[in-house]
Amino acid sequence: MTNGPPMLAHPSGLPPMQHHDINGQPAKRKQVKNACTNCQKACKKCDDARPCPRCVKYGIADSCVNSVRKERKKGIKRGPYKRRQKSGKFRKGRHGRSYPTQQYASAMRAPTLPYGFPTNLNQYGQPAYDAYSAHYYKDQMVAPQYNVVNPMYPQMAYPVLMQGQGDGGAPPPPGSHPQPHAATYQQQQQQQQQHTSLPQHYGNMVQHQPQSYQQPSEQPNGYQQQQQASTTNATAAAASDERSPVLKSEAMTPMPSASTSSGTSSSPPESTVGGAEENVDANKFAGLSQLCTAALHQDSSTSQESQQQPSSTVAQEQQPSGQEPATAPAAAPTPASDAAPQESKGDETSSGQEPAQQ
DNA sequence: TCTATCGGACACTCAAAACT
DNA sequence: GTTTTGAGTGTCCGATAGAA
Repeated sequence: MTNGPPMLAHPSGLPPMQHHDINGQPAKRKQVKNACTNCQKACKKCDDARPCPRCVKYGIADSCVNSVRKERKKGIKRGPYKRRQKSGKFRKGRHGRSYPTQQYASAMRAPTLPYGFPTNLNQYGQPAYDAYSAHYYKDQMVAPQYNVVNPMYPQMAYPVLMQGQGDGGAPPPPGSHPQPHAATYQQQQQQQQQHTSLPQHYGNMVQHQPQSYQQPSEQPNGYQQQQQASTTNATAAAASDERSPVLKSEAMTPMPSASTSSGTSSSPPESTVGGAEENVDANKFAGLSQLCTAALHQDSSTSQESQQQPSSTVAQEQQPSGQEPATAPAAAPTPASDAAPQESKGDETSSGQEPAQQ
Protein backbone atom coordinates (compact mmCIF):
# COMPACT_ATOMS: atom_id res chain seq x y z
CA MET A 1 0.00 0.00 0.00
CA THR A 2 1.10 3.45 -0.62
CA ASN A 3 -0.61 6.56 0.44
CA GLY A 4 -4.10 7.42 1.25
CA PRO A 5 -6.73 5.33 2.84
CA PRO A 6 -6.53 1.90 1.38
CA MET A 7 -10.04 1.19 2.30
CA LEU A 8 -11.70 -0.75 -0.38
CA ALA A 9 -15.21 -1.90 -0.53
CA HIS A 10 -15.87 -4.00 2.45
CA PRO A 11 -15.65 -7.65 1.61
CA SER A 12 -18.92 -8.31 3.26
CA GLY A 13 -20.67 -5.64 1.32
CA LEU A 14 -20.77 -3.23 4.16
CA PRO A 15 -20.91 0.37 3.29
CA PRO A 16 -17.40 1.09 2.24
CA MET A 17 -15.54 3.82 3.84
CA GLN A 18 -15.29 6.99 2.01
CA HIS A 19 -12.53 6.76 -0.46
CA HIS A 20 -12.52 10.35 -1.40
CA ASP A 21 -14.54 13.27 -0.46
CA ILE A 22 -16.24 15.60 -2.83
CA ASN A 23 -13.05 17.41 -3.55
CA GLY A 24 -11.33 14.24 -4.50
CA GLN A 25 -9.06 14.37 -1.52
CA PRO A 26 -8.46 11.29 0.49
CA ALA A 27 -11.28 10.99 2.92
CA LYS A 28 -10.82 10.46 6.56
CA ARG A 29 -10.80 7.04 7.91
CA LYS A 30 -14.14 6.16 9.30
CA GLN A 31 -14.30 4.50 12.62
CA VAL A 32 -17.02 2.69 14.34
CA LYS A 33 -18.20 4.02 17.60
CA ASN A 34 -17.28 0.96 19.45
CA ALA A 35 -15.48 -2.04 18.12
CA CYS A 36 -16.23 -5.44 19.44
CA THR A 37 -13.83 -7.05 21.80
CA ASN A 38 -12.53 -9.45 19.21
CA CYS A 39 -11.77 -6.83 16.66
CA GLN A 40 -10.39 -4.61 19.28
CA LYS A 41 -7.92 -7.17 20.42
CA ALA A 42 -7.03 -8.07 16.90
CA CYS A 43 -6.75 -4.44 15.95
CA LYS A 44 -8.99 -5.11 13.05
CA LYS A 45 -11.80 -3.23 11.51
CA CYS A 46 -15.11 -3.75 13.14
CA ASP A 47 -18.62 -2.83 12.31
CA ASP A 48 -21.58 -1.42 14.12
CA ALA A 49 -23.56 -4.53 13.50
CA ARG A 50 -23.43 -7.31 16.01
CA PRO A 51 -22.11 -9.76 15.33
CA CYS A 52 -19.67 -7.94 13.23
CA PRO A 53 -18.66 -9.44 9.90
CA ARG A 54 -15.27 -10.38 11.15
CA CYS A 55 -16.64 -12.32 14.06
CA VAL A 56 -19.14 -13.96 11.80
CA LYS A 57 -16.41 -14.88 9.44
CA TYR A 58 -14.39 -16.54 12.13
CA GLY A 59 -17.34 -18.09 13.80
CA ILE A 60 -16.97 -16.19 16.99
CA ALA A 61 -20.16 -14.25 16.72
CA ASP A 62 -21.11 -15.29 20.19
CA SER A 63 -18.30 -13.33 21.61
CA CYS A 64 -18.91 -10.33 19.46
CA VAL A 65 -19.79 -7.74 22.01
CA ASN A 66 -18.97 -4.14 22.31
CA SER A 67 -15.80 -3.37 24.07
CA VAL A 68 -15.76 -1.30 27.17
CA ARG A 69 -14.44 2.14 26.97
CA LYS A 70 -12.51 3.59 29.75
CA GLU A 71 -13.72 6.65 31.42
CA ARG A 72 -11.99 9.74 30.39
CA LYS A 73 -9.72 11.34 32.85
CA LYS A 74 -11.07 14.34 34.56
CA GLY A 75 -9.60 17.12 36.52
CA ILE A 76 -6.55 17.43 34.39
CA LYS A 77 -5.22 20.89 34.77
CA ARG A 78 -4.18 22.51 31.59
CA GLY A 79 -2.00 25.45 31.03
CA PRO A 80 -3.21 28.62 29.43
CA TYR A 81 -4.08 28.25 25.86
CA LYS A 82 -2.42 30.15 23.21
CA ARG A 83 -5.27 31.37 21.21
CA ARG A 84 -4.47 30.65 17.66
CA GLN A 85 -5.08 33.05 14.88
CA LYS A 86 -8.18 32.79 12.87
CA SER A 87 -6.03 31.71 10.00
CA GLY A 88 -5.04 28.67 11.92
CA LYS A 89 -1.36 29.31 12.18
CA PHE A 90 -0.56 26.92 14.93
CA ARG A 91 -2.60 23.96 14.21
CA LYS A 92 -4.03 22.63 11.09
CA GLY A 93 -6.14 20.20 12.93
CA ARG A 94 -5.88 16.95 14.69
CA HIS A 95 -4.68 15.12 11.71
CA GLY A 96 -1.98 17.47 10.67
CA ARG A 97 -0.53 17.19 14.14
CA SER A 98 1.09 20.52 13.72
CA TYR A 99 0.90 21.57 17.26
CA PRO A 100 2.53 24.56 18.82
CA THR A 101 6.16 24.43 19.61
CA GLN A 102 7.40 21.68 21.80
CA GLN A 103 8.46 24.15 24.39
CA TYR A 104 5.00 25.40 24.69
CA ALA A 105 3.58 21.97 24.68
CA SER A 106 5.96 20.86 27.35
CA ALA A 107 5.28 23.92 29.40
CA MET A 108 1.65 23.11 29.32
CA ARG A 109 2.29 19.58 30.21
CA ALA A 110 4.50 20.34 33.13
CA PRO A 111 1.77 21.22 35.60
CA THR A 112 -0.33 18.45 34.27
CA LEU A 113 1.82 15.70 35.65
CA PRO A 114 3.58 16.82 38.74
CA TYR A 115 5.75 14.35 40.50
CA GLY A 116 3.62 14.25 43.53
CA PHE A 117 0.58 13.33 41.60
CA PRO A 118 -2.40 15.01 43.20
CA THR A 119 -4.67 12.46 44.64
CA ASN A 120 -7.71 14.39 43.64
CA LEU A 121 -7.18 13.26 40.09
CA ASN A 122 -8.98 10.07 40.71
CA GLN A 123 -9.82 9.48 37.13
CA TYR A 124 -10.69 5.87 37.62
CA GLY A 125 -11.40 5.65 41.25
CA GLN A 126 -14.33 7.93 41.17
CA PRO A 127 -17.71 6.27 40.81
CA ALA A 128 -18.85 8.29 37.88
CA TYR A 129 -20.09 5.51 35.73
CA ASP A 130 -23.69 6.44 35.78
CA ALA A 131 -23.24 9.90 34.49
CA TYR A 132 -20.58 8.70 32.20
CA SER A 133 -22.56 6.05 30.55
CA ALA A 134 -25.59 8.20 30.17
CA HIS A 135 -23.56 10.90 28.60
CA TYR A 136 -20.87 9.22 26.68
CA TYR A 137 -22.98 6.80 24.82
CA LYS A 138 -25.69 9.18 24.04
CA ASP A 139 -25.12 8.75 20.38
CA GLN A 140 -25.49 5.05 20.52
CA MET A 141 -28.52 5.37 22.65
CA VAL A 142 -30.12 7.62 20.14
CA ALA A 143 -29.27 5.31 17.32
CA PRO A 144 -29.65 1.81 18.64
CA GLN A 145 -27.72 -0.86 16.94
CA TYR A 146 -29.13 -3.92 15.43
CA ASN A 147 -28.99 -7.02 17.50
CA VAL A 148 -27.46 -5.20 20.35
CA VAL A 149 -29.91 -5.22 23.12
CA ASN A 150 -27.91 -3.04 25.32
CA PRO A 151 -25.38 -0.76 23.79
CA MET A 152 -22.40 -0.52 25.96
CA TYR A 153 -23.12 0.65 29.38
CA PRO A 154 -20.12 0.29 31.55
CA GLN A 155 -22.09 -0.30 34.67
CA MET A 156 -23.83 -3.20 33.03
CA ALA A 157 -20.52 -4.80 32.71
CA TYR A 158 -21.79 -7.24 30.23
CA PRO A 159 -23.27 -6.29 26.92
CA VAL A 160 -25.12 -9.20 25.54
CA LEU A 161 -26.04 -9.66 21.98
CA MET A 162 -29.37 -11.17 21.36
CA GLN A 163 -31.31 -11.97 18.37
CA GLY A 164 -33.12 -8.88 17.37
CA GLN A 165 -36.15 -9.32 19.42
CA GLY A 166 -37.54 -5.86 19.33
CA ASP A 167 -37.86 -5.85 15.62
CA GLY A 168 -38.86 -9.42 15.30
CA GLY A 169 -35.42 -10.85 15.29
CA ALA A 170 -34.66 -9.48 11.92
CA PRO A 171 -31.14 -9.89 10.71
CA PRO A 172 -29.07 -6.85 10.19
CA PRO A 173 -30.52 -4.39 7.77
CA PRO A 174 -29.97 -5.52 4.26
CA GLY A 175 -29.07 -2.12 3.12
CA SER A 176 -26.29 -1.54 5.50
CA HIS A 177 -25.20 -5.04 6.05
CA PRO A 178 -25.94 -7.52 3.33
CA GLN A 179 -24.56 -10.60 4.90
CA PRO A 180 -22.37 -12.51 2.55
CA HIS A 181 -22.29 -15.17 5.17
CA ALA A 182 -26.00 -15.42 5.30
CA ALA A 183 -26.00 -19.08 6.12
CA THR A 184 -23.45 -18.62 8.78
CA TYR A 185 -25.33 -15.76 10.15
CA GLN A 186 -28.51 -17.74 10.39
CA GLN A 187 -26.65 -20.44 12.15
CA GLN A 188 -25.45 -17.93 14.60
CA GLN A 189 -28.93 -16.67 15.08
CA GLN A 190 -30.19 -20.14 15.73
CA GLN A 191 -27.44 -20.84 18.12
CA GLN A 192 -28.19 -17.72 19.96
CA GLN A 193 -31.77 -18.73 20.22
CA GLN A 194 -30.72 -22.04 21.59
CA HIS A 195 -28.92 -20.29 24.29
CA THR A 196 -30.84 -19.82 27.40
CA SER A 197 -32.98 -16.81 27.26
CA LEU A 198 -30.65 -14.19 28.37
CA PRO A 199 -31.81 -12.04 31.18
CA GLN A 200 -33.91 -9.16 30.18
CA HIS A 201 -32.76 -7.29 33.15
CA TYR A 202 -29.29 -6.08 32.62
CA GLY A 203 -28.39 -6.01 36.21
CA ASN A 204 -27.95 -9.73 36.37
CA MET A 205 -25.97 -10.16 33.24
CA VAL A 206 -22.73 -10.57 34.99
CA GLN A 207 -23.93 -13.64 36.70
CA HIS A 208 -25.92 -15.08 33.90
CA GLN A 209 -23.85 -14.58 30.87
CA PRO A 210 -20.94 -16.90 31.56
CA GLN A 211 -23.34 -19.75 31.99
CA SER A 212 -24.64 -19.26 28.54
CA TYR A 213 -21.17 -19.61 27.25
CA GLN A 214 -20.63 -22.80 29.09
CA GLN A 215 -23.40 -24.50 27.31
CA PRO A 216 -22.48 -27.24 24.98
CA SER A 217 -21.94 -25.41 21.82
CA GLU A 218 -22.64 -26.48 18.31
CA GLN A 219 -19.80 -24.45 16.99
CA PRO A 220 -18.22 -26.45 14.24
CA ASN A 221 -14.84 -24.99 14.60
CA GLY A 222 -12.40 -25.52 17.33
CA TYR A 223 -12.18 -21.90 18.02
CA GLN A 224 -15.25 -21.86 20.13
CA GLN A 225 -14.33 -25.04 21.86
CA GLN A 226 -11.04 -23.65 22.69
CA GLN A 227 -12.74 -20.61 23.87
CA GLN A 228 -15.05 -22.53 26.10
CA ALA A 229 -12.33 -24.67 27.43
CA SER A 230 -10.43 -21.68 28.54
CA THR A 231 -13.37 -19.68 29.67
CA THR A 232 -12.63 -20.11 33.30
CA ASN A 233 -9.00 -19.36 33.04
CA ALA A 234 -9.57 -16.58 30.64
CA THR A 235 -12.17 -15.15 32.89
CA ALA A 236 -9.90 -15.18 35.80
CA ALA A 237 -7.01 -13.81 33.88
CA ALA A 238 -9.07 -11.21 32.18
CA ALA A 239 -10.59 -10.26 35.45
CA SER A 240 -7.17 -9.50 36.72
CA ASP A 241 -6.38 -7.82 33.50
CA GLU A 242 -9.41 -5.64 33.79
CA ARG A 243 -7.97 -4.14 36.83
CA SER A 244 -5.01 -3.06 34.88
CA PRO A 245 -6.52 0.25 33.87
CA VAL A 246 -6.71 1.16 37.45
CA LEU A 247 -3.25 -0.01 38.09
CA LYS A 248 -2.02 1.66 35.00
CA SER A 249 -3.60 4.91 35.81
CA GLU A 250 -2.33 4.84 39.29
CA ALA A 251 1.01 3.74 38.20
CA MET A 252 1.51 6.00 35.29
CA THR A 253 0.37 9.25 36.63
CA PRO A 254 2.74 9.63 39.51
CA MET A 255 5.70 8.92 37.34
CA PRO A 256 5.97 10.93 34.20
CA SER A 257 9.16 9.13 33.62
CA ALA A 258 10.62 7.74 30.49
CA SER A 259 8.28 4.84 30.70
CA THR A 260 5.31 7.10 30.64
CA SER A 261 6.49 9.34 27.92
CA SER A 262 7.55 6.47 25.80
CA GLY A 263 4.25 4.80 26.30
CA THR A 264 2.36 7.60 24.71
CA SER A 265 3.32 8.20 21.19
CA SER A 266 1.53 11.49 21.08
CA SER A 267 3.62 13.11 23.70
CA PRO A 268 6.36 15.14 22.21
CA PRO A 269 9.84 14.45 23.36
CA GLU A 270 10.41 16.43 26.45
CA SER A 271 14.08 15.88 26.20
CA THR A 272 14.20 18.48 23.54
CA VAL A 273 13.13 21.17 25.89
CA GLY A 274 16.23 21.51 27.92
CA GLY A 275 19.18 19.40 28.86
CA ALA A 276 19.47 20.78 32.38
CA GLU A 277 15.90 20.00 33.17
CA GLU A 278 16.36 16.61 31.77
CA ASN A 279 19.22 15.91 34.09
CA VAL A 280 17.20 17.02 37.04
CA ASP A 281 14.39 14.87 35.89
CA ALA A 282 16.71 11.98 35.45
CA ASN A 283 17.88 12.33 39.00
CA LYS A 284 14.35 12.48 40.23
CA PHE A 285 13.45 9.48 38.25
CA ALA A 286 16.38 7.60 39.57
CA GLY A 287 15.39 8.37 43.09
CA LEU A 288 11.82 7.48 42.46
CA SER A 289 12.76 4.30 40.79
CA GLN A 290 14.80 3.27 43.78
CA LEU A 291 11.92 3.97 46.06
CA CYS A 292 9.59 2.11 43.80
CA THR A 293 11.93 -0.80 43.56
CA ALA A 294 12.10 -1.05 47.28
CA ALA A 295 8.36 -0.85 47.52
CA LEU A 296 8.04 -3.45 44.84
CA HIS A 297 10.19 -5.87 46.75
CA GLN A 298 7.96 -5.54 49.72
CA ASP A 299 4.86 -5.95 47.66
CA SER A 300 6.22 -8.81 45.67
CA SER A 301 6.78 -10.86 48.76
CA THR A 302 3.13 -10.60 49.58
CA SER A 303 1.77 -10.66 46.08
CA GLN A 304 3.60 -13.81 45.15
CA GLU A 305 1.65 -15.67 47.70
CA SER A 306 -1.58 -14.59 46.18
CA GLN A 307 -0.37 -15.28 42.68
CA GLN A 308 0.35 -18.85 43.51
CA GLN A 309 -3.31 -19.47 43.82
CA PRO A 310 -4.93 -21.11 40.82
CA SER A 311 -6.45 -18.64 38.48
CA SER A 312 -9.79 -20.34 38.63
CA THR A 313 -9.86 -19.82 42.31
CA VAL A 314 -9.22 -16.20 41.85
CA ALA A 315 -12.03 -15.99 39.35
CA GLN A 316 -14.41 -17.66 41.68
CA GLU A 317 -13.51 -15.23 44.32
CA GLN A 318 -13.97 -12.26 42.14
CA GLN A 319 -16.98 -13.11 40.12
CA PRO A 320 -19.58 -13.44 42.82
CA SER A 321 -18.88 -9.97 44.00
CA GLY A 322 -19.65 -8.35 40.70
CA GLN A 323 -18.84 -5.01 42.14
CA GLU A 324 -16.55 -3.91 39.42
CA PRO A 325 -18.63 -2.95 36.46
CA ALA A 326 -15.81 -3.12 33.99
CA THR A 327 -14.52 -6.45 35.08
CA ALA A 328 -16.79 -8.90 33.41
CA PRO A 329 -17.19 -7.71 29.83
CA ALA A 330 -13.76 -8.36 28.56
CA ALA A 331 -13.46 -11.46 30.59
CA ALA A 332 -15.90 -14.05 29.45
CA PRO A 333 -16.51 -13.69 25.76
CA THR A 334 -12.93 -13.25 24.83
CA PRO A 335 -11.55 -15.96 22.65
CA ALA A 336 -8.84 -17.85 24.31
CA SER A 337 -6.31 -17.30 21.61
CA ASP A 338 -6.81 -13.63 21.89
CA ALA A 339 -7.02 -13.47 25.58
CA ALA A 340 -3.73 -14.98 26.49
CA PRO A 341 -1.37 -12.71 24.64
CA GLN A 342 -3.32 -9.67 25.51
CA GLU A 343 -3.16 -10.55 29.11
CA SER A 344 0.52 -10.86 29.00
CA LYS A 345 0.76 -7.55 27.33
CA GLY A 346 -1.45 -5.96 29.89
CA ASP A 347 0.39 -7.58 32.70
CA GLU A 348 3.62 -6.38 31.37
CA THR A 349 2.50 -2.86 31.34
CA SER A 350 0.86 -3.00 34.65
CA SER A 351 3.59 -4.89 36.33
CA GLY A 352 6.16 -2.64 34.91
CA GLN A 353 4.48 0.35 36.38
CA GLU A 354 3.44 -1.28 39.54
CA PRO A 355 6.17 0.20 41.66
CA ALA A 356 4.64 3.57 41.24
CA GLN A 357 1.73 2.61 43.42
CA GLN A 358 3.82 2.87 46.53
C1' DT B 1 -2.28 -18.96 1.95
C1' DC B 2 -4.30 -17.71 6.06
C1' DT B 3 -4.29 -15.88 10.48
C1' DA B 4 -2.46 -13.62 14.60
C1' DT B 5 0.17 -10.02 16.39
C1' DC B 6 1.45 -5.41 16.98
C1' DG B 7 3.41 -0.57 16.21
C1' DG B 8 1.77 3.50 15.19
C1' DA B 9 -1.05 6.77 12.41
C1' DC B 10 -5.26 8.58 12.55
C1' DA B 11 -10.15 9.46 14.29
C1' DC B 12 -13.23 10.67 17.89
C1' DT B 13 -14.58 12.79 21.97
C1' DC B 14 -14.86 16.03 25.61
C1' DA B 15 -13.12 18.80 29.64
C1' DA B 16 -10.55 22.89 30.35
C1' DA B 17 -9.50 27.33 28.86
C1' DA B 18 -10.60 31.31 26.25
C1' DC B 19 -13.83 34.17 24.46
C1' DT B 20 -18.18 36.90 23.95
C1' DG C 1 -23.14 30.69 27.66
C1' DT C 2 -20.47 29.59 23.66
C1' DT C 3 -16.40 28.50 21.20
C1' DT C 4 -11.83 26.84 20.83
C1' DT C 5 -8.07 24.08 22.13
C1' DG C 6 -5.48 20.22 23.74
C1' DA C 7 -5.15 15.78 24.89
C1' DG C 8 -7.04 11.23 26.39
C1' DT C 9 -8.53 7.26 24.31
C1' DG C 10 -10.18 4.58 20.73
C1' DT C 11 -10.03 2.31 15.97
C1' DC C 12 -7.70 0.00 12.57
C1' DC C 13 -4.01 0.10 8.65
C1' DG C 14 -0.34 -2.34 7.18
C1' DA C 15 3.89 -4.83 8.04
C1' DT C 16 5.52 -8.98 9.85
C1' DA C 17 5.84 -13.70 11.53
C1' DG C 18 4.20 -18.13 12.30
C1' DA C 19 1.09 -21.95 11.38
C1' DA C 20 -1.47 -24.89 8.41
